[in-house]
Amino acid sequence: MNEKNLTVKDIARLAGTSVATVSRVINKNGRFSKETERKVLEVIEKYGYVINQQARGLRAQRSNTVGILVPNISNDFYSRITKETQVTLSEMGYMSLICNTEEKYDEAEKYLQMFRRQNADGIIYIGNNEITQLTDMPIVYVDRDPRDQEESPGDFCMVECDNIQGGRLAGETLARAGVRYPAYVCFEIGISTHRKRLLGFKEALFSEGIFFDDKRVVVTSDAGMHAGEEAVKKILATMPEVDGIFFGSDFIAVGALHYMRKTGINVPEQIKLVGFDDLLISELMGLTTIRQPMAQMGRLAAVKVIDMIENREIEVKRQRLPVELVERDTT
Amino acid sequence: MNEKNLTVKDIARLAGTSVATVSRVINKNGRFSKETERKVLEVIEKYGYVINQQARGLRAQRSNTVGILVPNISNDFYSRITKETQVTLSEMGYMSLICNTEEKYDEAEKYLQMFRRQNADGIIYIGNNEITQLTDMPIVYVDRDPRDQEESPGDFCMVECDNIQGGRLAGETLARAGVRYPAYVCFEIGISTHRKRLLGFKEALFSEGIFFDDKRVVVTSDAGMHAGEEAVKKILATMPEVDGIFFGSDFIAVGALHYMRKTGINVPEQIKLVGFDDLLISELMGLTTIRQPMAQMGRLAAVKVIDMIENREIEVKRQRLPVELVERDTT
DNA sequence: TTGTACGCGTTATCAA
DNA sequence: TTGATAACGCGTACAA
Repeated sequence: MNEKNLTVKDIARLAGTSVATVSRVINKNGRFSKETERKVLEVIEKYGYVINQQARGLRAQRSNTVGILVPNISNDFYSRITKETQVTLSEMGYMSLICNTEEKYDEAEKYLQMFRRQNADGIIYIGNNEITQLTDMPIVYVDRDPRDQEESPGDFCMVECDNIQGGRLAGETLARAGVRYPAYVCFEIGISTHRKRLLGFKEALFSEGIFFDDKRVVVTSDAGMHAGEEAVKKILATMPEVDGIFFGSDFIAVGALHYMRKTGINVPEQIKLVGFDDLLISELMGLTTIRQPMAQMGRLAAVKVIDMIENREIEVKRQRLPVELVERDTT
Repeated sequence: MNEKNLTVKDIARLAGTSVATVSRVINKNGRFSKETERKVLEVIEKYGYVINQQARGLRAQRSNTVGILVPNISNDFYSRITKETQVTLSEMGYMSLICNTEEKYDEAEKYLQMFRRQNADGIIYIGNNEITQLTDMPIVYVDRDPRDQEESPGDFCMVECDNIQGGRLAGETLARAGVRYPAYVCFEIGISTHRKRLLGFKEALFSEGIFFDDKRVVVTSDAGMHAGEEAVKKILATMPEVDGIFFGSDFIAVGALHYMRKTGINVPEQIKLVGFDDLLISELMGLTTIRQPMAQMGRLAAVKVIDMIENREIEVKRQRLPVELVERDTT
């Protein structure tokens, strides 16, 4: 049944009517008699008609397509967000053009060009830079705030978790577990999420009467699990007093935990660990961490971008979702 | 610079020529003087022209788009394949419509409809059922063989790893490690991959002089990590003689390993474990496993589907990639 | 070498 | 209620 797709013209001919009427019936648009409707639907049913989205889109200046830019789809955190986004978009009648940027801005730019050529209706973006080359294109930022300020007043749309509160929870947890010399480890302190987590962390430590020495911020050279080992080595070598570490990401935390267990460092007796994200591996490794509601973030991003596309009022532009402490074996 | 996209007509007017010439210059198609080319490119450069893919596709009856059906993008195995597929497709000028089917065939069918409406140029499919409703659409099957036979002669295109050889490696490894009462655990024995792994497994055991009792095939009720616990419990309760387990997937294996360590069962002294896939968690948990070349599978799937789309001869229709034993702490 | 005009499939407008 | 037709943006056959 795929030889050649039928067109409205074919349907019109077979139903003994005109293309205009067929189009009206298909879109339930305008007036037509019950009788012609029946006839048209019958023909469509019988011969199998599939609408041509390219033609429809060309005509309507839209594509029912949303471009999604994500650093790496094979990363548990991003893939869980993206999966939910795709499923939600699909439920609402949109297709997803998912692209891996590898955190490279020129890759992102290349994809943005493609989105424009494809006439994408909107964009969902996880990345560091603000998208400036596509004005009046609905864009939803997820996870990271593309602006520089601690709390940007930007009029753009975004979905994030409450990073500051997450930092606070981590700080409280470590402080109450008896940590006196806390350290913070993350990949890139320039990213909004990491800045905010550190902010909340320091805030909570201060409240608990713990002094946080800024020298104990360790920035790793990459974001993978190997970075955890690197960070632990550095901490052991240069700040032997450290008895608690807050990691900006579970990948790094798990790498660290793995290394510490392997080398016989006692966790949590000697050093306590708190991560951020709550990935699959975190549960498996028994890592105490701050859970982000990834599925919900993905879903909300989809809903938001569609609201923008369909010109509905956006109630909350900056959606901040609650995080949750998950205590396991490292505190 | 986004107010309104310019069209070939605009460019033609601005360059003082016709749409035909502009089109020819853009596509380097047909003849045109150096002079007009310069003029046209200059205008395009100056005013910024982006081609409209919908119009071009409508005209050319193509879309530069490939539909990708995958059970779940937030699963390490599928996401690593899919990521590479997307990146490769993009390098070759195609966009990816990635969709999560959740292993549900009616979801897949829904997406196939969307692909058809979008006029997708080809499809990459990870799933159990053969796609029959889209004839003369380039399709590449990945990982699983959609036909029923052990070795289907199908004329369709697919990319898989050498599952039988993987099973053999697992069998040899366990046998040589001293296992006498091996068991096999997988989610769904109906899936081609699992059948083949079991086949190779039995083959190797036989060669090594070990008897494999078919009663020791355990089929779990789901594919997640919890299934591992379920399988271990069942094995301990009903076949206490078992001293080695081969798992059809690392998720299940890791779940089992986690449970065994938690409950104090000695691995590998008491029971030896071999998994399949080699995921991120496998390394972390020290699981001995059979590694699949996921990135390569993803890349080849992309290359193959494009070869089909662009009507190039397919050298190998059924591409079978080698697997590799990775020995860690569970053997 | 260049330009005109048509058609890809759809929908909206206008007239009947 | 229905139908003819124009237009969305592009590429190409054909003519010049």
